[in-house]
Amino acid sequence: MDAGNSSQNRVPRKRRKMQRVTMMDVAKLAQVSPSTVSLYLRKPAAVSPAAGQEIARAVSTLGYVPNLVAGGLAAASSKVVSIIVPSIRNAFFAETVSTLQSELAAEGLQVILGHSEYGEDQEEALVRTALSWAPAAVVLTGLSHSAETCKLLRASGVPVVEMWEIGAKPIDMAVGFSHPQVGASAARHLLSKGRRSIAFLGARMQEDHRAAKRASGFADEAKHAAETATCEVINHPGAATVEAGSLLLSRALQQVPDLDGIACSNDLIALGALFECQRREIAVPDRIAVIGFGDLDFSASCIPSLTTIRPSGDLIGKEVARLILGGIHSEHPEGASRIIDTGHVLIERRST
Amino acid sequence: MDAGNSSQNRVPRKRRKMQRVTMMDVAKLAQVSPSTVSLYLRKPAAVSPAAGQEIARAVSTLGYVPNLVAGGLAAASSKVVSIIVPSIRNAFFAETVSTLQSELAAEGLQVILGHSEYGEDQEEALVRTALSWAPAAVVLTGLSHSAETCKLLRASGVPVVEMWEIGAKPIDMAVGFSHPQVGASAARHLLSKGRRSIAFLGARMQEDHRAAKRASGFADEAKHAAETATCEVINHPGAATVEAGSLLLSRALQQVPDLDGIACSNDLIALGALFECQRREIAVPDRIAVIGFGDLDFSASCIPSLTTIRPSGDLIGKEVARLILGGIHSEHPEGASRIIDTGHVLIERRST
DNA sequence: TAGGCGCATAATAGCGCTACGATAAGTTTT
DNA sequence: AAAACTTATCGTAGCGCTATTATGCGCCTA
Repeated sequence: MDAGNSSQNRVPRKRRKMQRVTMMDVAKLAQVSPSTVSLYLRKPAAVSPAAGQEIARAVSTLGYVPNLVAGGLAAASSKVVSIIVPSIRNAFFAETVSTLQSELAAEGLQVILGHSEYGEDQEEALVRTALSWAPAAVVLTGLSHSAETCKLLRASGVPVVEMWEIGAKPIDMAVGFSHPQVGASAARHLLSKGRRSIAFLGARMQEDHRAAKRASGFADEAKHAAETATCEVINHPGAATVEAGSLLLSRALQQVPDLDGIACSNDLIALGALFECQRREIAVPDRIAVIGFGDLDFSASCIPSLTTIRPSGDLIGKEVARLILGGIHSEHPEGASRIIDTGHVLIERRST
Repeated sequence: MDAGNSSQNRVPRKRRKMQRVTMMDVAKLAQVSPSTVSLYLRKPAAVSPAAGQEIARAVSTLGYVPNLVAGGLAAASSKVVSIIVPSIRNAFFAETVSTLQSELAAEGLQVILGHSEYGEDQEEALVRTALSWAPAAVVLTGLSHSAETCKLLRASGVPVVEMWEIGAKPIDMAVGFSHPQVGASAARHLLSKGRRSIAFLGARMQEDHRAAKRASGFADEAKHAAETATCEVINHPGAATVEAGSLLLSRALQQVPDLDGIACSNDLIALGALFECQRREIAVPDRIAVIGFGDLDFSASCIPSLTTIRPSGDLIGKEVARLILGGIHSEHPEGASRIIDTGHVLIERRST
């Protein structure tokens, strides 16, 4: 029946209709072509004021929201920056991510977040999905990654920033500071206060390479600077918490008989140690001096106020943003340095 | 010259060539059509084992990374969940975001993060860009949003979850607890300890509506439960920090002569108050009882250990994830409740 | 007044993938 | 054995936008 129809006259495919307002709708209402709308949205100065006004009106009348997914596909690079940190619960990274997010949002970039939980395999999986978004940049924490992760990133051609650590060769760019130097600063400070039986209290150092580097910098400096000094490094396998700090102090008192100074890999640990000293009625700093790392919220207000090393998480965030935005705006950021040392600052308070 | 050529023989457009491996490359190598590859990647069971194996081999040989941007465009919904919190520096939200991110990542969803800094206009801007990604869901904090924000979200048809608060009508779904009830619990607890001159110490309550609700719940309960009690609410305009806690306690001591109990809108404030008491040699809980909110890292270990109300940030994260995933997997989640009360738990420790 | 140059705007071809229908086999029913 | 199903695979039209080239128009120069 009705031969010649079945093959010629195919039903036009029906596709799930997005009810969304598209750029075409805006163009129609503003009486211009879609290209002009697109151009206006990206570079308003390039279209005539009259047309621009018309388009702006249409956009607001229709409540047009541009589809960044389509834009990203067409432009072959999406306005997304993927950030991978070990844990967002960690105040250090929360600070950096917060700053970075604000800086990038101001330039119209979105932040996609992932946590590796200090696992290289998890990080690799995150990098893989991150690259699926054709991101404008990828931000990683630290310089230690699986070989595959490095290969993937290099092959992708996407700008990569490694943050919170410098010292080894980065994949592409790096912003941070030297962790061994932080450890060394802490050791020097304790030694300068006349302490000779010192210990480094760290948590999760089997996975947290940066904390481990602070510990070894501390131990090396103690060994070299003062031959008479004894130095122990004590690790808590769990997360860096206040409770871990209390536990670690107890362990340190057992292991180091005349303990008179401790450096902690994190201010939370230092706070725990401070509490434990209070419980045991050990005078700080008279009998034991305590130095932390992080300069967290409570560090200036606790009793005694905590001497600590501030790593400037927000400065790191700002510099990472600058590097990313610089790389996007100009094609040749070769002139600028691609490794930025944000340094560290020792803040002396009452606990030493 | 050479008429008929200039118009006919146009040079084919050259487009910035993505060097990336595409699905087509995989299909070619595996000797199947792109559709089959796509099908295999989404539902491996729907493809014959033989073809599947061939495709898997091709994927790994070529190091194929699927382009989620293209996928999102074609499928009209991207595998992205947009989360908007007031601040990721806040440990409460960090906890929720962390849990949520893990749960969603397990289902192949990415998290896009934004912070509103407690500003409704900023939140609106974030929602607008969030919707540009055609996200699988949008997660907001609290129930207070600008009218435009609600309109945008309703119009978009995207599932919306509001978290960390219930009590009013949500846009779509909500997971959280009642803040006035938290305040009331705190008041009841202090009253049960025989305290009659009590105060609520909060920070940034002009913007943080949830903290303000805890305060008013506290004041209402105090008024109703004990006529003899006096109750003050004291606000610090800045952020909720340990230092603010010390300041607030000082103010409370001035304003309330016989102060014998305080509730704090945040454990950081409570810790600051505890430190201030220690500095002034005020016995806690003997002279002043202290109850906090949040059950943060240090709350169990500080001196005295802090009585507090735990809001279960990770439970909220889990439930939000469940709601989102449920909504994606089944079309009709009508049966299930769309408002989940995660409740709160009062943890009594030494400070009361 | 013809030729050339700029500028604003338009037309068009994909970006890489998914969804939809079509098709080609193989299997059961009548 | 033909019809009616299954099941696995394929072909292709977009998804909404951007990049690139093409076009039209006004203006200056000679």
